[in-house]
Amino acid sequence: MTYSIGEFSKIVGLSDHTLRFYEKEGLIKVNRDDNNVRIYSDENKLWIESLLHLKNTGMSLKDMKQFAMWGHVGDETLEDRLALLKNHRKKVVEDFEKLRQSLEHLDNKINYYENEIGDCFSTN
Amino acid sequence: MTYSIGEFSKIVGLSDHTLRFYEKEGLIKVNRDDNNVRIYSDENKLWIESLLHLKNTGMSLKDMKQFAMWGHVGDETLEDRLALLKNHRKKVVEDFEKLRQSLEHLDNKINYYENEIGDCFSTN
DNA sequence: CCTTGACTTAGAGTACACTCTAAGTATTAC
DNA sequence: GTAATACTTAGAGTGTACTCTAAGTCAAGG
Repeated sequence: MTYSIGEFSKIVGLSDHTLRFYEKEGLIKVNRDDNNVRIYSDENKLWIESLLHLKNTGMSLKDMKQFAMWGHVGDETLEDRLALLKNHRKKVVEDFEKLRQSLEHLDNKINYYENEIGDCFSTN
Repeated sequence: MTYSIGEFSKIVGLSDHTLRFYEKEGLIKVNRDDNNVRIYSDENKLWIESLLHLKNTGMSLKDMKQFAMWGHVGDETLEDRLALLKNHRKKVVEDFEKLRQSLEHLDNKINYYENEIGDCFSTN
């Protein structure tokens, strides 16, 4: 399957502005037809989804750009890419644990508030 | 225990600029001594830590401000505060699950790369 | 007495990641 | 033949959350 930028933007949930912006930044390579119109492929879809996972884990555009650049070069950058991913993973695992703790704190807070309000009503 | 802004900034890991900024924004209330110098208490410490948990879970300054404002008002805002927290919790749980999935994706990617590189060496 | 650390207002600057506009051209679908 | 959708460059604007500077004052400790 192939998609126009309009279709593709709906599928991946990024605006056409953002898709062009990402392309300009070197995050995606997109084919064109005879009229210079972008043709997005399923491969592009997988790649964008991958990028969005990296973005979701807090990777900066700068690092995603580096990763994409290396990807475009070829196999001699495999180790660089792996190093980047492993390094990134460390941070993500830390962030994940921090988020887990903060969620726990939030739950405790909610519990506390529910008791407060319960008490408040019981004293009426 | 009480702390000067210099001591406190080291303890909570926020710059004095940021502490004054948060105060100006209404996120913290801080006592002053006779010379108008800020005196941070352990209560302030607990409050800041609480705020940082909210921040950590992606709450905006705007919402933290609202929460703090309600906190300063008194018991009649308990339900508003609880509603805000519960509403926020929903988002956090979603974010947490998304992060978990993205971390899983990252792990798969790393595995893939490690196999690629393994293959690459084994063909030498 | 002078360094250190605190205080004030008000506003400027930074970084990130978009997000949009202008102003023009080109192609396809009804 | 016109509406919709696409294309270009180049730059301006937005929102968030800081982060810092200027320019001055003030008080305590060695």
